[in-house]
Amino acid sequence: MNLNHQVEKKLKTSRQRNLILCVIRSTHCHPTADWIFERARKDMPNISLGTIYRNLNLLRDEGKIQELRFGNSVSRYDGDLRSHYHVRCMECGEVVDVPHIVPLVSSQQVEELTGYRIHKHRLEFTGLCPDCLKRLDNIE
Amino acid sequence: MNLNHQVEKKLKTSRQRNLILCVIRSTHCHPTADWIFERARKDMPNISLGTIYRNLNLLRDEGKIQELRFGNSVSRYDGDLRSHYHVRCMECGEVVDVPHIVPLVSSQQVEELTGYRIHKHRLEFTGLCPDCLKRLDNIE
DNA sequence: GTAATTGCAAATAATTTGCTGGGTG
DNA sequence: CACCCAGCAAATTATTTGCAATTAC
Repeated sequence: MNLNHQVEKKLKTSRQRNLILCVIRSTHCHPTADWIFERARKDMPNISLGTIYRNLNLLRDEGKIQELRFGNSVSRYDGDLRSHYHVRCMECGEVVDVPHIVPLVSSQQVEELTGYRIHKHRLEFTGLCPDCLKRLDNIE
Repeated sequence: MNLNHQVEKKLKTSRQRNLILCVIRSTHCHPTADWIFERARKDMPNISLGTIYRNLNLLRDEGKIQELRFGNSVSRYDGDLRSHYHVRCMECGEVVDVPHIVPLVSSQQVEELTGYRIHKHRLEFTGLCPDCLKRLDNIE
């Protein structure tokens, strides 16, 4: 069943898309589109933000990157495709991986309770990173 | 520790804010700001969308409503303050509660693994609601 | 060659904000 | 009567889209 209702379009390669994928894979910082733009620009000064967004969507649809959306504001992207969770600092916005945690979530139970066919789930933690924690303790 | 770094402002009551809270409490549909706007308008034709947003933020800060943010697009609001999870249909966008599920999530474990002080977590399921499931099966 | 892709700029969409006047405590 | 709040419209922010030129296969 094709959930997107979309006819697959044959992708060509492009230097821009390759670069964007490279940039994402070369960092662990869960970058935003804008961060990726600035970084890609260093190698390819004429690249445009529209191209960044278009390719991020293509790469996400292809399953080559993950799009992370936290409550507020902007999308972040992750080149690590393994299923894992994230923590986001409510002060500085930094996002880090939650390592080695086993999903304790039962999609099957949710399917039974709701009648929905569950496709995926997202588990996000929000809190204070060690740095902000220390900084805030000093203020108080 | 005041995480907002904000001086509390003394709230006055307002007919508009009361109405908005009423609207949210009178539905189980996890409405968007726009839906609330249309509904509130029936009782108070001159109310403006800006007022809706300002009051939704105030009510959220007061803890009288929950703001739900799913991956894509718009915020939804929930008058049910009890900790619970949600499922969202990836086809029609409908959001329903996941009833009676016990959180199997250990914030403490995440704190130990990351050094973050965990404040809250959000667990969202995405999938297909029974109606969309049936409709899509007929298409295929 | 033909169809996908680009850069650029303009368009969207959701939400926030500035202002001026009205309502609440 | 101080100051919070409303309505309105304009501003902001992140993202998407239209278009003509370019590039990949």
